[in-house]
Amino acid sequence: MTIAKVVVDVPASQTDRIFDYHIPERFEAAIQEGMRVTVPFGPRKIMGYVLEITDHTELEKVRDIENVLDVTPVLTSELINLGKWMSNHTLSFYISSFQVMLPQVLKAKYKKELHRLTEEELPDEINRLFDGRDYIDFEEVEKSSIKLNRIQRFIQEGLLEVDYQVDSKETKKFETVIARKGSLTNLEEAMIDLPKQATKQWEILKYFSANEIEEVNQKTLLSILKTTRASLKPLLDKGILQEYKKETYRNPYQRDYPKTTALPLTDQQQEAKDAIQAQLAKQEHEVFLLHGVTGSGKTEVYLQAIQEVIDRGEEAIVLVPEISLTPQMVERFKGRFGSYVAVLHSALSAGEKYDEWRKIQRKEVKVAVGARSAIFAPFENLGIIIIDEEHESSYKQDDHPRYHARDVAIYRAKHHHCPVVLGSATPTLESFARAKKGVYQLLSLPDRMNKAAMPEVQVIDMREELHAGNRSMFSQQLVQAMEERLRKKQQIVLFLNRRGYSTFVMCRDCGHVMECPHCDIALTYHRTQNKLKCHYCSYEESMPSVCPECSSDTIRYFGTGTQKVEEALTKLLPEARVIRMDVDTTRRKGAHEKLLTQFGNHEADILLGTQMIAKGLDFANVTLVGVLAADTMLHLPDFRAAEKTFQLLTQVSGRAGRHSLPGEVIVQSYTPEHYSIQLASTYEYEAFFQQEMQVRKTFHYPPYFYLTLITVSHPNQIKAMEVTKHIVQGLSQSLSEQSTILGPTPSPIARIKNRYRYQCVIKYKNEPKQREILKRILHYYESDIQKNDLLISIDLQPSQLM
DNA sequence: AGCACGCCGACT
DNA sequence: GTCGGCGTGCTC
Repeated sequence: MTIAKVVVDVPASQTDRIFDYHIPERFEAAIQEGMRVTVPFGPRKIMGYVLEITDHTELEKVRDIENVLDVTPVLTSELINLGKWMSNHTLSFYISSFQVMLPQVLKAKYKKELHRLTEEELPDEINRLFDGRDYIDFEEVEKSSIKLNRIQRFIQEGLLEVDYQVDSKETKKFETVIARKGSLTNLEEAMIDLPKQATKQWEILKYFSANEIEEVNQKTLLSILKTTRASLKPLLDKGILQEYKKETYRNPYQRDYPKTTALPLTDQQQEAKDAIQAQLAKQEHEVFLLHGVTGSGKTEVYLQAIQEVIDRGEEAIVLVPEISLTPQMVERFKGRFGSYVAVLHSALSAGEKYDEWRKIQRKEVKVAVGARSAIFAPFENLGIIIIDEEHESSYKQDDHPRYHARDVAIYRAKHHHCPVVLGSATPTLESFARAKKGVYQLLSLPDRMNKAAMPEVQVIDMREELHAGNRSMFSQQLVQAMEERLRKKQQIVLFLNRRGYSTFVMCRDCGHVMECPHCDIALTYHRTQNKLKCHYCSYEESMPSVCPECSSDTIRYFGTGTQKVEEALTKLLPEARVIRMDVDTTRRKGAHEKLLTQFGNHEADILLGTQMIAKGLDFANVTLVGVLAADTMLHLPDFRAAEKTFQLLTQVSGRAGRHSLPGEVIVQSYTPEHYSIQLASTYEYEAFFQQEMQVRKTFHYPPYFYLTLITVSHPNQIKAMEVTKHIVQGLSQSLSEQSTILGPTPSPIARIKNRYRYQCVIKYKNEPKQREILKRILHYYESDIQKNDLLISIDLQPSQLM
């Protein structure tokens, strides 16, 4: 008896375990661990993953596997173990962990159908519903006026039948390929035999013989020879050529990338590379923290380390933050490694992502470059994992499973006995502290590659500007500097940090702020549609002309959006050509790339944008970077606020003066004395690290303490608070003395989608039993969660407390 | 999660 | 009587 241990596609606590199924004889040869199957589950039919194949089961009777969906396993045994570990680690369901590792198209789609087994004995009413078809979608039945229990009776009588369909959305793309049938000599003989007037046929065959090729894409062939299928048809009929469908990949990066070769390294780069190389030779796991200032050439170190890995016949994963997966970045990898690279990026269509993933699965590539989820690339012979911009918060997934790509990277690297390289100009305090302790090996690149100085940073006190009567969003210094650049035909990057600061609408008369009726948050004004939208739920309403509270017509929008800055900029510097980059102007596919190319070609003088222009951009002609409001996120209720501010300012400053022209940075702030702004302006990472560590130590934050964030939400405010209070009580009894529990407190956003939110935070140094305790709490509230609309979310090591 | 089963009040 | 509401428990 062969048995498959299956995790089923039902994300619920009661089904979060392994189910045993019998493998029918017809699947015995084909089925393997890590494949997707369909199984009967109660009255339904659903998808599941085979984790293990054994020959025994504890159960009296098990049901049969219904079908096997894959020819090759989609999960390697390493990924199966990783999935189990991740579920334990993040307190998520097994199924969620496996789903997150695979491309979206492999997720099952379910359809419930009603089949008609006879026509005669059914009433007209039901036959009308079928309208001549053998089966219909069950949704049609539900929408119709026919009562469900009436249908039920016919099912019991055997006249109707419910059928559950499991579909995988995967689609493979095919191309038509024309191939020659015989040898080249045969082909040349055939050419002689052609009638004189068949010139196009002759050209086609000539194409094959002259280029000595086996096969060619039909479309390519026809377009090169400027002909149609009409002249191809006779050759196929005569059996000289043949055609077939060949599976192809959608190629999102279809163009030629200029080949690049290894660049000479600076001494510092060489040292870093040597250290990594030594580790590669030893085949041992180690984590490197590559701390290099912006423009110090971290990427070249990555590229050469990867080359080494490829030469050894192994594979590499490179993680980059979503936002910096720019064409420039892709170009560097494709330029060096050509078709050995798969790129996994959220801007790709589902089909394109699937194709890139399959290149990895089929061992057609050696390098995977991508955002967070690329860490699950199904390589089996990993030689190195690189995480660029290690400090980026996008490496932490903010819904289930709440994994951190860095943790997954280290888990995988241990399995493969290979190094992990964490690269950043501004490492997280956690990583830098570990490097100082010797847990990670620290590699430093303190100088820029061309020995260029870091651009001079000027911090402008906007309070003084205000006192001097300047009420605009641009300081005198910034305006002067911009005018100077325009005269010199140099370019400017203006950065607007919108985090925690959006365009809200307020009445100037009574101070009433327009808020979402379902969430405790101000509505955001969207100019293009003249609408107010909630960023947390889908609520929207049109912009009122008078205040709903006091009927005054002085209702206005406040806050600074990129649109508003753009307007002010055109008024101030009418001759300047401005490119605005934000979610609105980059929504369309390829828009991002197009705008950057335009700016690169100097079709604009000023690039104005949000977060997305802070990273990776490298334009020789940019000599001025302006930060309009440096402190907008300094005041967010988050323990990482200072760290984030420091990181962002350093990152943005790095955009200026990367080449021969010297750069200048102007930072506008209302709290210029804050250490994160001061130390960022002088590029003193170490000093910032020391100072911020003091703060973290005093307030018991990471890296001195670990955090766990528990958020409870419920439509009833009292209930949400009571439960949180009860959890806090339970925790304080079971956790050790050294740990502290904050709360219960209302969440920073106290209500979302009409659900009240309360939270508590555990600060701990060592709680080996914590996960067990948390599981017990979840178990205790299971019935409340199931039937009383209670939600408890647990985030171990949250990236922010919001 | 979905689905069946079963218990209970409301109505032809 | 029986229709339809929802609470309960199970899925290899």
